[in-house]
Amino acid sequence: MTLKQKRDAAPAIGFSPLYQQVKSVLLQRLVDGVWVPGSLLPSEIQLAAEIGVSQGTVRKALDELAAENLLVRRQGRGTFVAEHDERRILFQFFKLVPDHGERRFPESAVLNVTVAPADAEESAALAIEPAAGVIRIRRLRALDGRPLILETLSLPQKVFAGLDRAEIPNNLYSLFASRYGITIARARERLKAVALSADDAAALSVATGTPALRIDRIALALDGMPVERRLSLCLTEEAHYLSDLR
Amino acid sequence: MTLKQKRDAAPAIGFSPLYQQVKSVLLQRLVDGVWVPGSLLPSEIQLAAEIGVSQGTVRKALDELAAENLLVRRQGRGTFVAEHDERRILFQFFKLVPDHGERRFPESAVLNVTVAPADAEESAALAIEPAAGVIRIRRLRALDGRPLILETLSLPQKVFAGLDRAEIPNNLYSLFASRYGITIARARERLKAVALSADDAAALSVATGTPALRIDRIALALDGMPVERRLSLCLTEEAHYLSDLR
DNA sequence: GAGTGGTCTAGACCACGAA
DNA sequence: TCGTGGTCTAGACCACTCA
Repeated sequence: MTLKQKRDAAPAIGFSPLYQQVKSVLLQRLVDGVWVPGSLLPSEIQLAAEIGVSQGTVRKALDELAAENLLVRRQGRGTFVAEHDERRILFQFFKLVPDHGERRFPESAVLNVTVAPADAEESAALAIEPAAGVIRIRRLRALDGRPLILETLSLPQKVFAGLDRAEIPNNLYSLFASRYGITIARARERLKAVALSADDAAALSVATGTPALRIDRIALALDGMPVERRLSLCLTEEAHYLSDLR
Repeated sequence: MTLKQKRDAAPAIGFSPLYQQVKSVLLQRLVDGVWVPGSLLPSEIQLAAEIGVSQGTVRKALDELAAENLLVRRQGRGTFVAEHDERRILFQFFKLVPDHGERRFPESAVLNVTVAPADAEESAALAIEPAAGVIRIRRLRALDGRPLILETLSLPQKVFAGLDRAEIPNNLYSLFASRYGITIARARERLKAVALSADDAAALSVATGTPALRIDRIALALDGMPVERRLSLCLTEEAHYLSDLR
């Protein structure tokens, strides 16, 4: 039975436009890993024939997924599953930019990796049971050799089982995708200005009480589940957080 | 001569899709005040006939303008020019939200209004000549009676001639639109964590050196010209800046 | 019921990239 | 030269609003 027939058969209950249903079907394939990052999707015409709708309807679904940065469309080549390459992360997920000079990635040094029961904040942020296991990664990130960000990541152990310290790369999201089949689709950040504690200040090589930007990020997978909590303390003497309102 | 004929006549030089040209035409009418905020646009069919393209092409242009929050489309009613009502500002341009409780507007108290030659920062931010006149508005904004934001606005005097202290409302952007015909289309914010100076701390009723979130906003009009610079110092003990990454 | 925007279709042609 | 996505058109029908 085609999608259109399904809709027409029961128009009263939970009606939604065809292209939205097509979008859900395609999204589910991304979630299920039928199409992995970097791979080429079938052409619009093939998808339309397979799903049983017109090319225009498939196009509208694909366009929306592309607008959400989940797909990349290239004229003459085809439609691809978006990858978490450096450039994408840099512009979509990394908002701290130097006051002067180019936007670029900081180097990372892992300080320690521990596994522990989730505290109250973590279980709330990650929507996991109280005291469920979390992997905590603490790392220091620097630009031009100057410590800039002290970062504490909390990952649900259930999702990222077997994550080893040795394999933690600078770009974590591409590891999530390649090793665990998890695509980070979007994130929510809450920012505050705080005074650094003695320990945090020492790690960043500044004086206790130095003002820092505290970023509390929760990153969501394709299916909307929170899969990462990231607490960052950023020095903003020579950098700033860039937010475009439109 | 219709748009399509124009394009076909000279396809080599500066080709752009028809719907983009239509979009430019419509945008120009917004800039020129042909259609003011809140007013009803002609129907898609009327616009298509007038401009000389198909309804689908007009639709694509209208959809993009709606996606940029410049128009509001309502099924069964028509397409309207977006207004800077409280709700829109609250969600599009006001990112500081209480940690607990509902997102809401702070009350404002104007501390002083002065006119002075622009300093280097202002002339750069507003793209005006060095020492051109700017209106500076300093105000204190509070939630539930607690001072939260100390704000300094810089407006080019040329654009906002005759702005009087008595007429400064809490919602400035609707005044910009109604009195000066200027629509704020988008803004760029740069955030830093700073320690409050003695003066600023006193204005906010906190101790000198208290960490605060410093937001440097440049707001752009429909035509892309910067028309407002806003420097905010925000206390983030019980509130945070919310940023959605997607 | 008339008019609006929203969806869906079918088909034509264009611009682009790669073989 | 071929296949891809991008644009444009024309027309049908649907859902919503309001008189």
